[in-house]
Amino acid sequence: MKQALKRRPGRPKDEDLCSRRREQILDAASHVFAANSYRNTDLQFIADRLELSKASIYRYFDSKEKLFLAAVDRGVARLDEHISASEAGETDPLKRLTRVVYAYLAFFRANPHIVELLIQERVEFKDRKEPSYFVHREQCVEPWREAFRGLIAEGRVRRIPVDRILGVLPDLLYGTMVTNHFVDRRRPHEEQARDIVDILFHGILTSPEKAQRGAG
Amino acid sequence: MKQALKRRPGRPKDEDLCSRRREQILDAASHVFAANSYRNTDLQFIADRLELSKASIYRYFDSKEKLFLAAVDRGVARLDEHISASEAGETDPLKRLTRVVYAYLAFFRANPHIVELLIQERVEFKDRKEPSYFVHREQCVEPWREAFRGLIAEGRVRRIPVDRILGVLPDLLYGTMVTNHFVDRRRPHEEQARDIVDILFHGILTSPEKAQRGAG
Amino acid sequence: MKQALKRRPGRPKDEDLCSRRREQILDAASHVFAANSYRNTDLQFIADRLELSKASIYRYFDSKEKLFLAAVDRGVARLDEHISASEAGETDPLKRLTRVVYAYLAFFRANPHIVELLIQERVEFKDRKEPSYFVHREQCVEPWREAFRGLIAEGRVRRIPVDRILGVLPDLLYGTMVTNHFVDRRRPHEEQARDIVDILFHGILTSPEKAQRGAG
Amino acid sequence: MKQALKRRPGRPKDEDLCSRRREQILDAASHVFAANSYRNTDLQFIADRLELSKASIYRYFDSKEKLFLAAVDRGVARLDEHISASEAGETDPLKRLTRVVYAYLAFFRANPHIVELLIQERVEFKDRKEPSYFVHREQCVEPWREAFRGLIAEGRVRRIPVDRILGVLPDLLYGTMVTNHFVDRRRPHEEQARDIVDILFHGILTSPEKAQRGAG
DNA sequence: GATGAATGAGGATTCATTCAT
DNA sequence: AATGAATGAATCCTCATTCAT
Repeated sequence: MKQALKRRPGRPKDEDLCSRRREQILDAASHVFAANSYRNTDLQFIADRLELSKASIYRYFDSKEKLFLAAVDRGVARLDEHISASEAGETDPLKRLTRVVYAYLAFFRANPHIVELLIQERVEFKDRKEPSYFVHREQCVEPWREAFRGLIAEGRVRRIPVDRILGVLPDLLYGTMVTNHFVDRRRPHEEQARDIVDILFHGILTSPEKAQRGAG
Repeated sequence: MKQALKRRPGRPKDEDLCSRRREQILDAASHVFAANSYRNTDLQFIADRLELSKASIYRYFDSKEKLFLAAVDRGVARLDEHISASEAGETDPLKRLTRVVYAYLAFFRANPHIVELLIQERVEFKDRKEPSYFVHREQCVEPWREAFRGLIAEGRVRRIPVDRILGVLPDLLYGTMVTNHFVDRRRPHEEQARDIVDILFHGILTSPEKAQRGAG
Repeated sequence: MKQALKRRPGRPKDEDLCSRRREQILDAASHVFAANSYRNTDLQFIADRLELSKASIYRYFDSKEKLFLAAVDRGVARLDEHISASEAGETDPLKRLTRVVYAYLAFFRANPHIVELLIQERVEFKDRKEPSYFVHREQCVEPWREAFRGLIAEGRVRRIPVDRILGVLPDLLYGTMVTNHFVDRRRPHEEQARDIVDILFHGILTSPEKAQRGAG
Repeated sequence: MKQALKRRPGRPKDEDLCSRRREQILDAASHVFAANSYRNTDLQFIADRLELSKASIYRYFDSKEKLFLAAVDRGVARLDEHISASEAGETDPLKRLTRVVYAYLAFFRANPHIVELLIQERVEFKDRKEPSYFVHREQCVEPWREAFRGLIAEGRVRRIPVDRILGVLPDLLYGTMVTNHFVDRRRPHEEQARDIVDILFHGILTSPEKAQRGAG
């Protein structure tokens, strides 16, 4: 007589299995898409890797396109988690910034296939969809606007337009990340991060040169 | 000595026509590949654009792949010419650097399809070929090594490893160029270039902050 | 002797529920097959309409084919019942004939999906099965043979071969029914039936014309 | 210098081959579609029959659907030619009518695959297209309206609404034709045509019966 | 030199059917 | 008894490439 007895007839839907499968498929798909590119990937490759049938993949994703875009979105979400985690507990903005730079480079060194997905999304779905990475990036950058205003007010950062910094830094990170992926750099990303922060913070010129330029 | 004297009987092979055709095809191909991506481009699209038959394209290029890679190479060559031209006549290295930054951004603003080709090359031909852009970049960067050493010796640039600068700057440019292409930025590239040079030269911190960090 | 006494222990197989389910499934299937055609019908469509699972359908019907053919057979059976009911109580053969014509057209006007099923059966199962409709038709026509012989003997119907009448009339009805279904006729079927009976009974020629033809 | 010399470069388009191929393909397609039904026909079957590749079929027809519909349209066109030819030279409307009935039945006896195509068109493309046969039929029937009015005026045909005749006769022909195809009738179509014309012209009742009914 | 014709090798997607729960 | 999960077998259509004219 208990409610539990009234459960619908038949095999109950295994929500857990369902979402585990989705994750498994996304995992496999991420790597296979990254390795072969979207268009060169036969869903059969992914199925083989999972020891599953192609048709089964279609139970979980409506189409190859949807599967790919889901893989991209998951990649971006993971990046987001990783970055957020890196900032946790650090209140000084400049230190937080340093941490983010480290975390960003570390993430993509550890997940090179996600770099591929981000790029492929743009190549294949130019017109159909806003590129996930750049949508995410906009959101990420926003809070820093206020942070930099504070730093300028405190006299810690030069009195330059915040947009200048926020125009340059993300591009620098993105370029570094992509280049890391495209050419085989042996440089540890910790040192890379240090270099970036050094130049971002101090610039490359000496004080006398700056003085002269300021005068000139 | 003149070529004309050596002319063989019969209709001479019209080398000129031949290479003009190649150029036309490369032009069309560049735009079509850029618009649709390599894999989504039917050679027929290119043929249509040229009012030529698909088979004719095969007279000038052995395969779709060769055609694409030739288009990429031509893009890189044009970039090279453009950058070189921008440096001409300027002897001061820092001013030359500034000019290069401008020229680089200007070139890709004017030739967005070439950005696409560079990226697609990496996506499609990951394993088959060194990416042209990065090969070219290595060559481009090399002369700057000496230039920066000189600037440091002159006390105009801070005493930091030259590789740090040459690791950061090209990535910054590349990231900026790609981002420009991926998101629709309205910012004129002249201002962008100015921002980049400003931060590269001066960094973002104030002198007091730097002093304190140096001390800390 | 009563069944009840023979009841075996345990939950008795609910024959009734079982056949009710079959009916429900046949109902849904008839409409869905009719709307989409056999081959374009995914069993899932039928399952959805019944809020049932596809696998459940397989508990009641061995295969898609069996299900379809059962739907057709049921349609023909219904037609049969309808026609038989219409004849009940009428002893004059010509009046009975008139009633049958009315009933036939009325039935298919009311059950257009059954028209579809009859046609689809022929399209899909040409070689595997005698078309149910025509099997049924043969049986239906049989008793009329005797009836027409009687009418001729009585001098009410012209002295022409009975097969001539029984070759023409069913084709006329069938053609009318199918055409009704294929083109959107607004004509009420009662009027249609009257027209058919009029021409069947009287022909279209005038007496003088007939006389002349008979002479000629 | 002649115009002829200015012909475009390359292999000239062989219009003749092109339309011959189309005809060949339509021929094969008509029979294969008729035998297997649209949905059960793999274009490969048609290709095999032609010793041609599937891809080649796509050079001549955009899609399976277009190919099928072209086959149907050609079938209707052939019917039209056949009927028109049968009428030629006969001025007496009743004799012309008789000829048409013969020609109609003869055509479909000789071209049973076209019957299949007409039916399949309706089954598969219910909602996408007016059924070619019925469109054609409307056009065919039109001129007879005037002819029957004339016959009535001359006192050769009974004074009944022309629409009654034109509602009944085409349905009778259609039903006969389809039934011929569905059940295997051995009856020669010439006799069938005679039966139809006999009943159409004279009806089945005797004069006394008619008289009584008129009185009743 | 250039073109029309032809095709083989895929690759995305669908669906009837089976089976474990 | 009923359902969710899984899949093998199809089948449409595409396109780089070749070849005859």
